[in-house]
Amino acid sequence: MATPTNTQFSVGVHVLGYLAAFSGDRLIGSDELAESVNASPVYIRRALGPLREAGMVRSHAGAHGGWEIVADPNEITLADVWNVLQGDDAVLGLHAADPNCPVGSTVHELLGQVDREVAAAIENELSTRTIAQLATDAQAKLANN
Amino acid sequence: MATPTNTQFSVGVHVLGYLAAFSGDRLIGSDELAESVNASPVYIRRALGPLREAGMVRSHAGAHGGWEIVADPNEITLADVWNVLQGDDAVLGLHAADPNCPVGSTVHELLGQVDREVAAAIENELSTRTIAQLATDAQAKLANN
DNA sequence: GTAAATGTAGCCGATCCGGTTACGATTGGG
DNA sequence: CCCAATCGTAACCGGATCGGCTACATTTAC
Repeated sequence: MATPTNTQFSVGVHVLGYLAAFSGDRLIGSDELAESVNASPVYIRRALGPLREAGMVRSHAGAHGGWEIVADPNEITLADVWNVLQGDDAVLGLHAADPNCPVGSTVHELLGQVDREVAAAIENELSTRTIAQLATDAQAKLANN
Repeated sequence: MATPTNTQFSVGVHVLGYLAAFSGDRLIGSDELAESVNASPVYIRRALGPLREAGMVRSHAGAHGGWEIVADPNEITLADVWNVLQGDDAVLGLHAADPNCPVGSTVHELLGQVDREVAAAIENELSTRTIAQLATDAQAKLANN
């Protein structure tokens, strides 16, 4: 019901892992990334824009252009990606109660506080995983087949 | 972006708090609840159905019917409400990666595991608050005005 | 200069959410 | 006994969001 339908975080993690695992000083195009992610190249570029602004990746236009990862994969945690792509979002859905209802304002204060604590808990969980770990696991899985 | 737009959890907490705070052995109709919540009576009834099945509230049809809270507000935590209304939902959005991509399947395993840990953290946060606390705070706020 | 690639805007369909209407079932009061 | 009030539920609708697709401008290697 409240499951988020936005997949940018998932796609961002996927692309960063892909770049970390399979780019040996070569640039990878949106088309190749889109095929792996199973999305459109336009969506890939849209999702990667904020990661570029955050200094994690770099893009090159023109012939033989594409994407490269520039930050150290060992230094990029899932929490970093989360903060860039969804950091400002609330986790709990809130309704717009009648402002005259004391229960409504109390619920908002309460859930607002809980939401911040939950967001901190999410960031804490995500900060224990790095893109480098993901890339290593993916390479190992590829070698076992 | 990934902010849930579903407000059933928030509405459920609001209604339970309202019932706990303002029902002195009287039944409260969907219309009164809807006015406080600022939603439609039909939506209130839809959202309260699962809470009734869970044994937290009871409804009475017919003239002078309405809703009452039957569980002890001290025993109802926000985690209980969450589990009833959104317990089965994922917290992180997942994309549908190409199954042949080792990065994609690794991302899914990784994020699936993280999602379960995050869900546990949410439940842990929510389990520390009860409906009774909410009702007490709302009554205090009402008395201060 | 041409081809290949990114950057970005616009439109579209699918999906989800909650409002609204409608109708049936239940129940208390006159 | 009938009527009004109330819940239960299904159906349909409009708005919002998401991501695919098209289109076009821009950049750049050859």
